[in-house]
Amino acid sequence: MNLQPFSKPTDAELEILQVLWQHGASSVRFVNEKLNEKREVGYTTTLKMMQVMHDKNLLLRDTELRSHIYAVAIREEDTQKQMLRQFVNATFRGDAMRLVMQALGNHEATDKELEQIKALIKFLEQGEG
Amino acid sequence: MNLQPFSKPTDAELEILQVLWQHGASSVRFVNEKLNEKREVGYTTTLKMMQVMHDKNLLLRDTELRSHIYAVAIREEDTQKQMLRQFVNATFRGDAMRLVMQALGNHEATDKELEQIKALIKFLEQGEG
DNA sequence: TTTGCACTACGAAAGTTATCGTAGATAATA
DNA sequence: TATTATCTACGATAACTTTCGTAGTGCAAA
Repeated sequence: MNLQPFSKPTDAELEILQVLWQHGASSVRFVNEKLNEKREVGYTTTLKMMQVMHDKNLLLRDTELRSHIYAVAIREEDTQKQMLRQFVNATFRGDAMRLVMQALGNHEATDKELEQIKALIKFLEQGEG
Repeated sequence: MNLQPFSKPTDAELEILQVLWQHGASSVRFVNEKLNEKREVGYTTTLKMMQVMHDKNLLLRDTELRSHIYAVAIREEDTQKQMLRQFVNATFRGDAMRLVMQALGNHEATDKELEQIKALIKFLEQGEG
């Protein structure tokens, strides 16, 4: 278990984390190109972001080559787990059933559905975020 | 359907929204007391937050009485729906199955589980956030 | 009526985030 | 070699968020 104090990455940081989780350790240029597939971002913006993330220990970097290579310092699944818990707490008042019902479009779930969904609920509600 | 451009409330705003959704229209004093059950917040801080949220059209207010009464201007379920979609996109790259697997603690789901979970997935993945 | 309390309005400040320009170094190329 | 491109470092800035102090107003109680 990872009991470090977890501070949620910002939205822009999360975009960068996603690229690195998906493609593995990468250069700033590569990350910037990936980001630009979705929206326009200047190169130095991405560079600065990644430097800041390195200062925050969100990213590791290899400075051997002139083009530095960055890697994520935190496991994707751990991060998702923490963020999911915080999200449920903040948005659904910690009530995971509300999330599920919302996701199901507010229709009444059948007994069968409820039974299977319990595993989900149980996990989401054990432990505090 | 609600096609207004949705901008995610901040964490502090969300705390206030939760109080108002849970207890209905309330005075600043009441909201401030509720917030202080969880963490210390000055009265004028809460007041200012709620005034700003009113400016953003997140809150409605009734100024009849000296103590103004605030109510949430947006439906809880609509808001949760939008936030859930954005969350899945940002944190799980839009892949709701990843969210569910993460929630289930990464164990392999049985066929039965998968079947039931499909309803959840389906909803989460239809439409873009 | 005078004192004190509760409430709003407002400004200001500190912190954070996201953005980019510029400078300087290194590498590639003409 | 001289020029151009690529990269890092860094500072500055604008926008936004969160916090709170102070001032002013009205109400209530002594």
